[in-house]
Amino acid sequence: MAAKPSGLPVEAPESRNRHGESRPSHTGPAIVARVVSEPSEFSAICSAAESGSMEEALRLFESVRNPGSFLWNAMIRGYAGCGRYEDAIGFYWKMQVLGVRADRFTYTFVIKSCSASLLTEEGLKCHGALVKVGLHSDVFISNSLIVMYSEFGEIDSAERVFNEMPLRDLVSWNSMVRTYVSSGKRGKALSCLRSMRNTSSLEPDRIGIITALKACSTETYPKQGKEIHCYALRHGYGSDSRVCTSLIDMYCKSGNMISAERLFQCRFSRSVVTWNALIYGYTSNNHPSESLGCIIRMQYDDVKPDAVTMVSLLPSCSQLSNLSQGKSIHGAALRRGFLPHLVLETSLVDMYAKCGDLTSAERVFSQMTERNLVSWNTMINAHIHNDQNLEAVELFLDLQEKSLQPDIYTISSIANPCLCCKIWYSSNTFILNSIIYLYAKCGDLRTSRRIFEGMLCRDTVSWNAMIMACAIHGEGSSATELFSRMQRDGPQPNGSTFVSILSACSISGLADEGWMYFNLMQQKYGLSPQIEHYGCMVDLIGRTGDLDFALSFVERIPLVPTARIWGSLLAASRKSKRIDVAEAAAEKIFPLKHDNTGCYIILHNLYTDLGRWDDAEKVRSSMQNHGLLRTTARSVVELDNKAYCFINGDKSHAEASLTHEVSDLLSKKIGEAGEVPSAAFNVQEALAQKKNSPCQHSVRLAVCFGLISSSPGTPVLVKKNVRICDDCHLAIKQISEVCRRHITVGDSRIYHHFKEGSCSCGDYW
DNA sequence: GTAGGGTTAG
Repeated sequence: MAAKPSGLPVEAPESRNRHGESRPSHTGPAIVARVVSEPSEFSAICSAAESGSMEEALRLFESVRNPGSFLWNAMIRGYAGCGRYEDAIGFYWKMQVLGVRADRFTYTFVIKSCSASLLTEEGLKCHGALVKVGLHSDVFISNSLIVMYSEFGEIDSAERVFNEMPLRDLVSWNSMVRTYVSSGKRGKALSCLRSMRNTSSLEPDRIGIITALKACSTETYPKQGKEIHCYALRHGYGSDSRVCTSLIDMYCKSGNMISAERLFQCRFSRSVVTWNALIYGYTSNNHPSESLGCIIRMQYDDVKPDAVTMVSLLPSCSQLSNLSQGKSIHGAALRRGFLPHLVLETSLVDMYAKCGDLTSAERVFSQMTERNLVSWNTMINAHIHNDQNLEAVELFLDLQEKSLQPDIYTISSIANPCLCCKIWYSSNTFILNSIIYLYAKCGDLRTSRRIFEGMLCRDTVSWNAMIMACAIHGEGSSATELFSRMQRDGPQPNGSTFVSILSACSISGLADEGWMYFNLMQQKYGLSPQIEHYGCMVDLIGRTGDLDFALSFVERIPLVPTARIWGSLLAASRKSKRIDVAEAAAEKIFPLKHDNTGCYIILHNLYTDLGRWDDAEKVRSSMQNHGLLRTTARSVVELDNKAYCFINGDKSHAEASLTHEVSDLLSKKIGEAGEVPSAAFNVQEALAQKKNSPCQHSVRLAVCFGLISSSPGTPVLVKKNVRICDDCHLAIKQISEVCRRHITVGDSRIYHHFKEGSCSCGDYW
């Protein structure tokens, strides 16, 4: 228990009332003091808090001498209940300071406040406190934690809580399924549901059904959706309004409007939400007339539309270019008092813009009392839709001044190549420069080049960006050609230009050229090399394999070497298997403030390569002791504007078994050594080994999925968050040959272009 | 007195 600040009442040896409240013992003068929480006072505080009259509740609460956990909880719950989450958390802290013991109820209210207000740090602190007091395995608390981590987007943490629960109930499973759905892992959600039915005696209840339906509300799982429908009927939920609404929504989102409409006609009580689900279904499946037809149908059903109805109807007006219908919905929304309403106003902006009435769109936008990123993006798009590209860019620049961070939607509309074509005749060099690099970073060097070549006015940054773009794609010679062009008819190179060109030389292994530029920058341009330039040189020398020279070069750098410098040396020593240099470099890196995960991994792998298992194990445990987790490797392949993300051994995708089969098949075809002879002691270990076998690596799965999901001969682009391993690099080279495909893999540093059995990086990365 | 649930915008 925390020490009590002085001056606060100290509890006397206690007796407990029926609420578990402590009372001072009634001896001596204490008898005249207020007795703690009389039942009437008690219920007054509770009902004030419950109804959200927090000022009243607080006034009553403060008059109580020794409020116990129950009353504190009532206050916290009250604040959380009316959305005053920070006050709720503040109350919890106050409770801690005063030494009042927080119990399981306190924590559920506090966790809910943290998740609702996305106060991640508070949430983590709270979880820490729970572990300390040993309440973390309480089923209610664990369930709240799962939801909290889900809200934070920390799926791994939610999973960890779930896996560590000694006992799970329906709520736990539903929460986990929901977590997977909201993070886009529908396959995992469904397999979670299956394992609930296989490993426990639990059966989904109505909430479970609704949650499960969310998992198959997409075109990918029509069969599972129908199965849940049958299950719901068998278990007597056929006339449950909410279950039916979810079913209708599921059919709509699976694109099956016939089943949705058939179910809609069944006997159950249709609420406005049911109508909205159907209306939105028609809208999103491109049946605008049916959608708008519901306005009349609803009247016969005696259901009044609400703001969501309007939001669901408006896209149909745009689809039909029916401005007057849109205007009449706007009028109805005003008459019914639905405005202001963030989502509805955003939909109105979109509708007006798509119906060609940009003036009305701008009027609605300018009158909005609240705007978020979606509304800004809608307005930016509104201009683009109406061929006002410069206005869109201006709005984009306005957005930069707000505290809102542009997201992929913002960038994709503003970086539209068509927009680029139009604006590069004006003087938006600033924007085009970032777009050049953006495209290259996304793997599309061709578009970067097109934009660069189309620019009328190129400044130093444009050249630097284009040279760096070539560098990360391993096009060293294009980079040096650009540099010559720049010297001939471009602006004067600066320090950053040399970072770009030196990177290009080191990535493409142009050692002599690299040294030439390193001298040139000093002798011709009078630039003294900065730490970044030295970093490029260490990479360049490291690549030649002369580690002794690299080490002496680092030691002679006239500036303080950073973790990046030592990191380059460490990476280079792995390639040459120079453990002495690696150890020396690691020794320098670890004391520096730096994310050392990668360094541990390199050192660990180097020891493994050399068969020094004990040392490898020491590195692994030291990494663990520093609380560092190996970054989960993820690879993403984009198909038809949709990103498919894989982790090692990933089986959560729709085409998982086919992908794995193709990966195994290709592995055999290229003559890859089979699985490591199994030294596994049990099934789990054997499975873990299989998962770690290179042909199950995330990048391999993403490449195979890309190959089977696209037409023969077309290129495949995969991006991954960590560097590609030797095995996969070799394998993908060969796969590019046997499949006759150009395969591009962008890792955390550079792009590898695999073509006809070789890679643009020259096998050094 | 605690945890999970139906529709909506770019």
